[in-house]
Amino acid sequence: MAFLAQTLSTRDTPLGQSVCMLLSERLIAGQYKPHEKLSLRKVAAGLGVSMMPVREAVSRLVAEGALEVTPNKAVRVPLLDLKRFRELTALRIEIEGMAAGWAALARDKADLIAIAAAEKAFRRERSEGRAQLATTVAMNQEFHFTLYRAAKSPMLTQIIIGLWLKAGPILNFDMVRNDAWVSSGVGERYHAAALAALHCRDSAAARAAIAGDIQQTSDRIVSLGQLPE
Amino acid sequence: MAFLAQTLSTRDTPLGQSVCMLLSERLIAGQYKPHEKLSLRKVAAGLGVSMMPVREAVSRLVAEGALEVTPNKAVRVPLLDLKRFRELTALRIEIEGMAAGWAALARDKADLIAIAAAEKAFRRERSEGRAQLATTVAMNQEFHFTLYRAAKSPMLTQIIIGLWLKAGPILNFDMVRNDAWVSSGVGERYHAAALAALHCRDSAAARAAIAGDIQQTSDRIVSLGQLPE
DNA sequence: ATTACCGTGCTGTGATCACAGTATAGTCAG
DNA sequence: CTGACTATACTGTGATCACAGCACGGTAAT
Repeated sequence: MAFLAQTLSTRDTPLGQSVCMLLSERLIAGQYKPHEKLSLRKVAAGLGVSMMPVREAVSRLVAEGALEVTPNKAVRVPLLDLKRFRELTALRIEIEGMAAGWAALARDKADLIAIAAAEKAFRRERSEGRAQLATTVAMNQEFHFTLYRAAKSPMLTQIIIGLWLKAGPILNFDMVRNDAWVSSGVGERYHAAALAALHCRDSAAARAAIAGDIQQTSDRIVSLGQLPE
Repeated sequence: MAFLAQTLSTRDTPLGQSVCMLLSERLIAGQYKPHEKLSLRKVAAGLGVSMMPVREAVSRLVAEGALEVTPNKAVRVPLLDLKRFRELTALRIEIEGMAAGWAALARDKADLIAIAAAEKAFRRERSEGRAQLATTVAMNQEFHFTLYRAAKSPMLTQIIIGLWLKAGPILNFDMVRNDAWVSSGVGERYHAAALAALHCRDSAAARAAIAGDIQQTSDRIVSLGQLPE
């Protein structure tokens, strides 16, 4: 329980919650690849904590569908088949699109500034070319969630986090070994469109921009044909 | 750990999951009232299990927002203020409406039969008047979820369960002491409309019917004025 | 060389113990 | 009778132990 406390907030947040957040970040960032098995004891040892907090964290993530237990009682990262991935994409388009639409109506001046900054940071990071893919992914995430948070609906944001937890491993399992995405630059167009839509409070346009972004990313994954069934 | 096994499936489902489902059902059914405190040890003793499975179940429910931990580290069922309740209602209208719309397109003949049966059972239960309110609530839940399941999207159903977990305590905290809802009979009209919309695959109408049902129920709760802030 | 088999190690799960913090009831002083 | 204070009991959290089941590596027999 030693050096995790240094990394995360030592203050009265329970260890289980801290571990859950940390695992969530790793999952969304794609640091675990699909079908990779997680051992409670090994994760605990790697984090320098006891097995208990890891149990709690994993339990929460399993409940959310971010992790799964095999019939053999082993915990692993799910690998969605094509059908499930399409279902998830459709859900993301509807729900994240809804969040963007709400954000266009509820947005604040401060929100606008923050989103514009995130968009600029993402664009600059990508234009630097060589670039840590991990960093680019993180900035993409940052942009999306500052936008979603502008909808002023914590519950909706929470739901979207759940969706990203399921999609993250697949998205970044690919992204690590395929930089066609960052170099395509098509994502930036949707981001700019979303930002513009929020500027003029155009709810439908914001929804369409985010939907386009998600659809395009999903299509790219599907076209790789690595998803089973 | 003895007699819960008799009530629930003894088969190889982990105890923590069983307890989580049981607590979920109780929360949706409104068997716990808002701001009621839950003691891990007492719940465990009441269920005849150890404290560990209850810890796991409560941890999951806290992560979903179905339970909350007070600054004093006490676990209790949340009492949403007016603002949060309106946010939750707006979310339910959008998401459950989406599910209804999808169901209208993806519905099966078997789905239609099941939904019609649930609708008939709900109507008959209500018309009997005297009626266990708990039973009526359960049949209402049964109708909604057989309809949502017809959308053929397990992830969407899971999200809706999360919403009901948050809304359940407030809805039924009122419903227990106020039978104006069941006697109003207005809910049946929306149910019938939803069923009809699914019949002729009218996605927009199905969405509108479910949205109307939720909105009307929410308005009734708000009009009671018992929600804080 | 290949296949069947057995044993060791690791898996998650449940239970119990230890501990620091807080609410509460009971008591004593005013 | 009312107030404050103290002590007890109870809270969730973290750690450790025990156990049944499965995976996997090594070995032996064909």
